[in-house]
Amino acid sequence: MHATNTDDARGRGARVRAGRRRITSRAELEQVAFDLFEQRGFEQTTVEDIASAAGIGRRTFFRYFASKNEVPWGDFDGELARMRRRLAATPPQAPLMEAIRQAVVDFNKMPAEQWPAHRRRMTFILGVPALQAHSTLRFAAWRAVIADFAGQRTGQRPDDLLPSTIAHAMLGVAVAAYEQWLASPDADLCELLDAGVRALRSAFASSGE
Amino acid sequence: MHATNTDDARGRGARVRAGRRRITSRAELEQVAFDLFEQRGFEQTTVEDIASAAGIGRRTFFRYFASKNEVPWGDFDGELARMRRRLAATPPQAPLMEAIRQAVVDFNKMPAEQWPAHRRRMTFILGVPALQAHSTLRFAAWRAVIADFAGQRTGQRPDDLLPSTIAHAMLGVAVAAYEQWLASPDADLCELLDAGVRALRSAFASSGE
DNA sequence: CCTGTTATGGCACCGGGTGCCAGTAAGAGG
DNA sequence: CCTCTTACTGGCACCCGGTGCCATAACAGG
Repeated sequence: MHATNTDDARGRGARVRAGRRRITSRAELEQVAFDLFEQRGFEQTTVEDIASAAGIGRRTFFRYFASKNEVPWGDFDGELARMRRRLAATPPQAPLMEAIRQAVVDFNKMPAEQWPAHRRRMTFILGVPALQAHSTLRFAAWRAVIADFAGQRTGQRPDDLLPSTIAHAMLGVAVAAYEQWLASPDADLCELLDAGVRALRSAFASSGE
Repeated sequence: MHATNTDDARGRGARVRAGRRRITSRAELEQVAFDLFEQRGFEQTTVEDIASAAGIGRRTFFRYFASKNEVPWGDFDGELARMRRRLAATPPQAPLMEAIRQAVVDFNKMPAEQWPAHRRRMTFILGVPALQAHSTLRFAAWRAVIADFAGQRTGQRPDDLLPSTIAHAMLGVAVAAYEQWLASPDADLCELLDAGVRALRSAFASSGE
């Protein structure tokens, strides 16, 4: 199971460059790490454990992941780029919060065979304290995507009160829906996301203008 | 500047107990630490630096704070208890989101002379990446206070979708308001909190339904 | 002064993370 | 085929946060 010079382990569609090939890949290390995390728990698994289980040196692990906390995040940046494109493609006449709701729900749609893997990933991210803490740093980029969109729509800067508040609040709604999803084995993620947004909206609606 | 056996450094109104007196206090260590954080930055300040600046051993530092990340949190648990009481005292006829908004705004009211200290504290918590990450773990308790209240009001369990979503979203709104406050030297925190909630409500209101 | 109690802080140790650097596996070009 | 360049590997030493252990110091009460 080695990465070759032609696949994306060498960089996005880049030409075959000179130099030694990478000995493994993020995906492969993720698999090894996840297995160990499930057996012994995240805290009980050392980077040394992961490295030697993957047949690499501890030092090399840190060339694939900036930290142990980064392991479960896959290609999150790529996903965010996808969400950004999805938002950019919304019809301009749609109300702001409607547009965001649909984009967030849409963004979390995926083929059914990916559900278990995604569930495992998110169980770690939202369940393990250290990872939960770290997620805040990653989610800042998620919020930035929403805030940028809300800023454009309202003609404000992304870090103004309204865009920033919408972004923070929507992240909260999304995380709440995810927690609900992880807690119930056969729930539908997208329905929960949708229900969450609608629930919050109606909670506000019945709070007297 | 020694704690005596009679003040709360020995425990909440407990009798004067036997045993050696504590050599310092959380508040005192916080001051020392804050000064160093501001001079060199949080990451550049080691626990050893704080300890020796305070004239105690490194080991002793960890008897006052479970971790370096805990330093800026003061008596957060006590504050949460206050917020819980504040919520419990809300008239039952007030709409749910209204009650929460008022409680959150109210909860953040404080005498003007405390503003600079509070600002400094929050600048660390929301500005330093490591502390920002750690805050998620602390804020879980904040969310629990809101979720418990929302659960009681709606007759649901606190970890059901609606209460949990409201709690997550309100935390988001509060953090956004805090960030705004920290960014502008002479803004009013409570007004920003209030404005944030109202902004989100009207964003939802103009999204059809 | 003795006893039980509580706080201190040194020591050794663990684990995440980093700078450094010598080695090693590749492609490119003579 | 040999060499040059490129880039990945991984060992080593080190830093720092955090913990278990334990001897010792300071206190209250008898």
